[in-house]
Amino acid sequence: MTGEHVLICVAWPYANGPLHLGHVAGCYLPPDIHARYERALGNRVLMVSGSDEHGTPITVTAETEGVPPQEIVDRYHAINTQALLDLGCIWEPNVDSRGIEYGGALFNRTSDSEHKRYVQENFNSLLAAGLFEQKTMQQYYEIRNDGGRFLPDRYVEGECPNCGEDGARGDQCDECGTTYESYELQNPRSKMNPDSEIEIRDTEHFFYRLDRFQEALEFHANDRNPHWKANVRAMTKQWLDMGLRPRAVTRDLEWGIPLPLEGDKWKGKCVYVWFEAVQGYYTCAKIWSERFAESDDWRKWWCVSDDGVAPRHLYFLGKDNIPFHTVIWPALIMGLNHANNGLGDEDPVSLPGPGDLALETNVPAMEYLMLAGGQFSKSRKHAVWLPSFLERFDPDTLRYYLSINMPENHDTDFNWPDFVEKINSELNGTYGNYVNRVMSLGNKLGGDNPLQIHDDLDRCNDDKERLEQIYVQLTQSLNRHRYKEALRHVMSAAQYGNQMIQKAVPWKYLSEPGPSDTSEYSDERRQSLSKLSFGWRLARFMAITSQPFLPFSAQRLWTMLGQTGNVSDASFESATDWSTPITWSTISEPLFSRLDLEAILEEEQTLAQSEQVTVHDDPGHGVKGSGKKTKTKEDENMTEAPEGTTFLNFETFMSVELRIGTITSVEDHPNADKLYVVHLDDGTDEGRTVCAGLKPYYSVDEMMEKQVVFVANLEPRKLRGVLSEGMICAADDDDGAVKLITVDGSISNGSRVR
RNA sequence: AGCGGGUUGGAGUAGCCAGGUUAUCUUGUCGGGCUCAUAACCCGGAGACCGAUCGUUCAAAUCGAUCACCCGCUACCA
Repeated sequence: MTGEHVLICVAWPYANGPLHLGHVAGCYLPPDIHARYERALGNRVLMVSGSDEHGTPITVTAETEGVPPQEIVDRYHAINTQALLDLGCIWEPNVDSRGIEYGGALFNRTSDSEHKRYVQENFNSLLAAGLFEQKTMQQYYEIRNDGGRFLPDRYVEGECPNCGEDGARGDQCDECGTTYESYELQNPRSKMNPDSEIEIRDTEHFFYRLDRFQEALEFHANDRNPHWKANVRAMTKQWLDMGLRPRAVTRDLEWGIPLPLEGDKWKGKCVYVWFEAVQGYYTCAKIWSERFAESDDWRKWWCVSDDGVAPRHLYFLGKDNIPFHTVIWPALIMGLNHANNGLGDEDPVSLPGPGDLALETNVPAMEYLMLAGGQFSKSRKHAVWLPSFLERFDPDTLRYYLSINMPENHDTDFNWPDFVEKINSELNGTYGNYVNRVMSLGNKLGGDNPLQIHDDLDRCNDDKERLEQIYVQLTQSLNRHRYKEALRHVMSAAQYGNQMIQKAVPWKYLSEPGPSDTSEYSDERRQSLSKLSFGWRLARFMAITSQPFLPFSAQRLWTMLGQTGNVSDASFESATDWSTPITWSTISEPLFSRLDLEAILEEEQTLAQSEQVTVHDDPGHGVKGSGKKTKTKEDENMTEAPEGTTFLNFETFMSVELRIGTITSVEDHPNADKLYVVHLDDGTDEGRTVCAGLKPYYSVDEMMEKQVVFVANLEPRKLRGVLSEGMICAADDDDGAVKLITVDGSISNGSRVR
């Protein structure tokens, strides 16, 4: 188990916003823990990732801010790189301290010119191997003075050919759910620039022949099934059962990697982001080799050896990314092998053999970390961003809490009271306090190395055995990617230490100086102090085994124990090396400090308020997903109108027709979770129907018969299939409370409000 | 409504794929102890009809079916 090549692949964060705690728990902390663990085992670890810097959402952000896309990605690449380093992730140094043959790490970026070059190379070889098919598609094109551009389906809206609803998207109507070809859309327009002229043009695109890999992938999935977690098994199975179809690898885009093809018809086309970013695992390893090692060294981490041994590949990512890594990426890898082996269109594809690029060993995907009570994006004030967290707290407190609360099997919550409680009672009470006990008891004995003379391992066989047992359990858990459980095992050592000290009552013997020759001590005293000495060994065990989880405090402890160098360079096995001579240092300080919940909550409140003002346009809200990127951000950016506080003139205000109505019936919306369908008596014979999103705040009974204020001249709009002819007014506050506006006394329905 | 995940002592969780002693651990709570240590630590107790129902089985938290509720995504909001 020593000297193995292990490639740790970390999902590429999208450089469109800062990382939040959800990202950290989902896909940035686990790989760091694992990489540190593999290193400590003596394995050769190469860790690769970087910023995903292409794609439409970034251009949208750039457009909104009026800056070039490069400026956006430069900004967030810098912020996120720094935040990950501050968290203690071993992205630096790039070369392993044990030597280049042990690997290292590179946090690269997809705008790297070498990355581009490799992607283009791969594109060409896959093309040559007949793994692409070419299709002509119809796509909307926005005609502009500066040249114009193709519009993705999401950026086109018009009237639905089926229900006539305005606001339907290019390929699907949200109201009636129909999908159609984009040319069927009526009165299409660009969502970004509604006034510009748009037309349908033919556009040529390449598709990757995923379908050709169906069989190989099924075989691969069966092979990996026993190792995969349930969520990975389920998601992969679902994809394979649906049947794989060719998938587009090119798009009409400006910001990305251009197609490496000659000819006008390929101008303005880029490689699809998914196709390109996912190759980062491979290009990053190559680039690392070129910059820091021999140019062929990457093969040790990527290629199956001549005798058929594959390097271990571990991919860390959020659950939304699973199929990309168990289906699509393996298909690309096999495609590259196919091409590199000079095979073509006619030849069957196959699983990797000697010399080929290897497929993944495991994909320990995490579920999501949620923010307490944070359901809606407007509760953005609840979001916890990594950079701002690290400004205020010891990174190890975060690492501890996220590890012990890791969303391994299902979504988990981040909340401040729980965070404070875990840090205070577990990290401080059990671990910190244990260390502090040993250190201060030792110091009270006095001398340069007070515990060394009491070292008597023959009296501590049970204790040795217990720690050895914990060590076995710990490594088993880590090997199975059960980080939560693993950290519990580490903590159980501290707990055992507290019990051992408690039982040995060494404080009884502090005040008796006794003879200088320990052999003349009473047996009780020798027994007691030998346990205290073993307490030092247990603390050293803690330093080594907690290092992957809590690197900063492990190092502090290591130094306090009088050990030299870096604890991260100590081998994991040496945690139970009882022959190590006991050392001591003059430094002794608490490992962690207690947190004050009240103060934190107050600070959060202040921070949240200021944040709401300054980053109102930030799209990366919420602490939800760990890898969910394009979709939500795209939407937020698209829909968020620029905010400004200009004064409303009187006429404009009067154009809003507010009227009084009585609620006559309330029903659940047949097709929406949060909507009621409300009938109002608005003074007319037939009344009117309004959809209201009040389900979370009001029961049917509470709403019935209330006289409320509603907007009468709002453009009628279908909400999930039901026509809503107005809007019921309600007030909401920062705490998320929502209350209907009612009338003081009674007045006839239909009365104007002004 | 579509897709995915969940429901286990007050809270958070393990166990479920490969059914089988007293259902795990952390925290909280109650009682006791200790005083070296950060209102800390140690010992002991109480506390769970494992979401509901039906089925398979000698045996179900675990397998199958149905239902309910919760969460996320899609979507939606005042």
